[in-house]
Amino acid sequence: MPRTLSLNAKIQQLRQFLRQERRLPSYREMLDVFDYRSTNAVSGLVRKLVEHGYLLRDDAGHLAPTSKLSGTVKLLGLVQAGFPAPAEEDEVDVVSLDDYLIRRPEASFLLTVNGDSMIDAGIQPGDLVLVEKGATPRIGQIVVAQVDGEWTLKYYAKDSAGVRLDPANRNYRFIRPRQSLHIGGVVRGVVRKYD
Amino acid sequence: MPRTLSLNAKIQQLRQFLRQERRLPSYREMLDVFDYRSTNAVSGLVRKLVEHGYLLRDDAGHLAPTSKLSGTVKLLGLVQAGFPAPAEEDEVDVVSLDDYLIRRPEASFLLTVNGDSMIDAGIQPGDLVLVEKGATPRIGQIVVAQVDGEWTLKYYAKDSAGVRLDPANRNYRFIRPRQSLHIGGVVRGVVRKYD
DNA sequence: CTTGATGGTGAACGATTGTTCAGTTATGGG
DNA sequence: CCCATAACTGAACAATCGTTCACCATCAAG
Repeated sequence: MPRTLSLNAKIQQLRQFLRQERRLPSYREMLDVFDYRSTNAVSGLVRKLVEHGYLLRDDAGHLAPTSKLSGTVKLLGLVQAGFPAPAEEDEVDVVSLDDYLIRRPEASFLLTVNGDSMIDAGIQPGDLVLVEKGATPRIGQIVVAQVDGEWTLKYYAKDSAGVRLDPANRNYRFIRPRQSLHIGGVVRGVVRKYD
Repeated sequence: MPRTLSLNAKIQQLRQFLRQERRLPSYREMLDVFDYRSTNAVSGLVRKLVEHGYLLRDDAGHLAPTSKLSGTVKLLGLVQAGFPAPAEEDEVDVVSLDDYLIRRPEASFLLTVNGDSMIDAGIQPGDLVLVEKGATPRIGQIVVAQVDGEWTLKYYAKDSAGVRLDPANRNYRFIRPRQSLHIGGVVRGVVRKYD
């Protein structure tokens, strides 16, 4: 059989360009990226990348990177399973944290947690909560709510007396809205960064 | 003075195209996006977008979106401060979770937490830990380590007897490596998603 | 109301784009 | 070793790219 090319090396090179330039290279720029000398070679490679789902071609023929290409983190299994062998590292899924966490970008906000009232829910001071503004909360979900003029982070609950906002900390008591209750949004995720 | 255009509306339209097509539109495609009829109008708008930091122009003149444009979440302040008024909503920072959390994409992995041994550190079963593989741990940091053949998530500590791996749960005891200790990576962040 | 600057139209330009074709090179299976 | 075939070279192509020009429209300040 004829000579075969290793896609993985090419994909790595393309990823690097994508990260640095934040765009896809043109075919002539790919000459440098892939160390080719003919744009026809690029054309063939691009066709393969489309076949393998790294690039997407729209109706007009324009190319765009898929999340498989532009993803920034390799998604593995359980901590117990550890890391894959270098040989298998090319086959793991690559995801984007944005795509993973955010469903409605236009309604999504990040807020910094300041109290410890949700500590038993694993939400610590300094954490960022990803909030979907305007969403309708279900019971048991965590909401950002304005109660009697003050914004807080609490579990959304209901009982015979109506809506109740529960903290996740035994040292705090639940809140019962007196005058007003305004649900700002529903917490869809939590992000913590260590420095 | 002459008539003024509202950049914010244009930026929204551009963001929508960017999310759907995963690439920047060409000038003629921008005619539709911005409802223009001359590519000269597009040219002027692009120049403004570059000036305001939404687009980046490299040495060769190629355009690329900045994180200010391609960011997916609006970064606000403390939970206490609540949400901005709709009028001020255009002025908040827009960030990408990938850019925020990930420094070295090529060495970054996501692992699913399965035990509750780090629960007091706010890391629950089902959470994803963002691990930077191969990084050297400092004392007090959380690491993914292989101790005597088994992979675990623990605090990295040292005492007079050498390296010690501490859980964040009173029901568990610290681990002292007997035969082998292999630090897989350092935990740089935690991501939790609610369904 | 006039004026000046900004936003926009319409059309033309050379440059760059991706495609295509004929031909060459390299390599793994028989 | 040889051969079939995928990978690649080099060059030409029309199509599309972003830039630029002259000119018109609009609107706020004086």
